[in-house]
Amino acid sequence: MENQTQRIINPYVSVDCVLLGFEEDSLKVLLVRQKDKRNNNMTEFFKLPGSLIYQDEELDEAAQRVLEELTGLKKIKMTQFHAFGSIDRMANSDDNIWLQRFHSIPHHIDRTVTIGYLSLLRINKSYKTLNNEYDACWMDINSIPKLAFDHNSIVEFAVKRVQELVQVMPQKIFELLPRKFTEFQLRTVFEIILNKKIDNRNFHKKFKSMRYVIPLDEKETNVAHRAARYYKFDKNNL
Amino acid sequence: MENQTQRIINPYVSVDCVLLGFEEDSLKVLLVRQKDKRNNNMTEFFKLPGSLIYQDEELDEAAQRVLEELTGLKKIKMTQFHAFGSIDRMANSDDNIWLQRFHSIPHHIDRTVTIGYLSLLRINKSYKTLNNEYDACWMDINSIPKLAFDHNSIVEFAVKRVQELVQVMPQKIFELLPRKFTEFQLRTVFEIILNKKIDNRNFHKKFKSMRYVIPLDEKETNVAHRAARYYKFDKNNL
DNA sequence: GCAAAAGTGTTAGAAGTACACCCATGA
DNA sequence: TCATGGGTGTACTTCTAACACTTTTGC
Repeated sequence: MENQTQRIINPYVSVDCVLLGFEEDSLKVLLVRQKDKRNNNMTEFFKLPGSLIYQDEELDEAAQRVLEELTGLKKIKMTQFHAFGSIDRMANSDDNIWLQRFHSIPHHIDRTVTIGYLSLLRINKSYKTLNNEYDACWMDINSIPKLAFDHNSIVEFAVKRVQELVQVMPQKIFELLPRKFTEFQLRTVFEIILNKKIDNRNFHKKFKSMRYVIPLDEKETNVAHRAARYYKFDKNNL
Repeated sequence: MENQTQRIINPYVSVDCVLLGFEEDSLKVLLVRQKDKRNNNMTEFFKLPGSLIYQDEELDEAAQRVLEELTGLKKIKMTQFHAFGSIDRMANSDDNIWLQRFHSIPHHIDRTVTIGYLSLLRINKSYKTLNNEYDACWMDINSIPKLAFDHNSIVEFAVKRVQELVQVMPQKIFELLPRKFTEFQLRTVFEIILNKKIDNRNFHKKFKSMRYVIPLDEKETNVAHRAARYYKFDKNNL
């Protein structure tokens, strides 16, 4: 990153990454904590991992760079899902002042258009340690605090997009599950995302017909009911 | 528009409008002709209706304004579909020089991120007169010339998006048809957009089951075959 | 009369929906 | 023994796909 000091920031365009994960029967979103010292008061707040782009940088690369800088996560497949450019999205002066300081920009920033990026991913142990090294954490989608800028509505928009996505490309859902998973887990993810109950017998029928779901020999252990079989997702069998 | 001279242009963000219509068995896109005089040579080229945004303007409003300025079309429902921000999308120096002149910007423009807007609409008589008053015209999607900037790939992207859209929301397709249309026309539009033959008897069955398609008493006249009934689309019956 | 599209049914298979009980396990 | 989810089948309905002939009209 030595040569980044020479790169020119584009103060009118940013990227913001919405990473969604699944854990303990609910959807989580990855947020980063930011601290700001002003008038001897330390304030802190949460926001999506995101940042202004450099003028010589592709949008997709910017999303990758920013995510890595703020969370350490590398090579996460994200896709653009919407541009947010409301003229009052920077209206909160605390947000604006923080942004100027963060990027060492000596003037007020009028209005930045941000390109939202989306990814579904499994929350595994390495991701769980994020909050130690990077001050990033997974938060339940139903209990996120007031975020900086318009990030609350960006998250809402992303969740709606995921609902549409899962109807059209149900395979996408496997990105949220651990490498080995039970039929119950898969059904639960569908139920949470589509926000409706799914009949377990009918789901079982569809589940068995998915050729990209491979049964393993392994079963659950230490569960207070009959142990469920584990399955894996085989993307080569789509 | 008197006070627009005071408005501040944001040279980093633009909007481009992809308006798609249907006529003579093919998809058309609305393009505007631009002329540029340089070294006593008049050159002309085509591009999508689009322009840089003002700093105090919502993206959606910018799309509406730009479309009206360049084509006279008002209140067209457009929705954002993708942001295009490749660093070399302004690489063609002719395009860049034209842009600077068009907006009276005294310096080279590095890289503009453009937000693509999409609309499907019927090409009726009023739209056909566009090319007289505004130097805008409908061009067959399969024979568009090299356009300015990356507009050729923006159009391609938009067409792909329409294909997806029609699968999920087939009602959208009625925006392309005239107010009264035949079953044959509707089938043809589906065939063109989905790029496949559709069995007419199976289509007929589905067609009859669409409660939002209302048969009219009127039929075709002067056709060299049995006259087809006209239908109208009733969006209240969705 | 010929070309061109209108208009129309049946059958078979696939997919979706509704619905209820016993089994295995840990606490 | 109780709570929890695992695991399973049938009947009905709906959707999809394949397939061909007669009618109307203008030329």
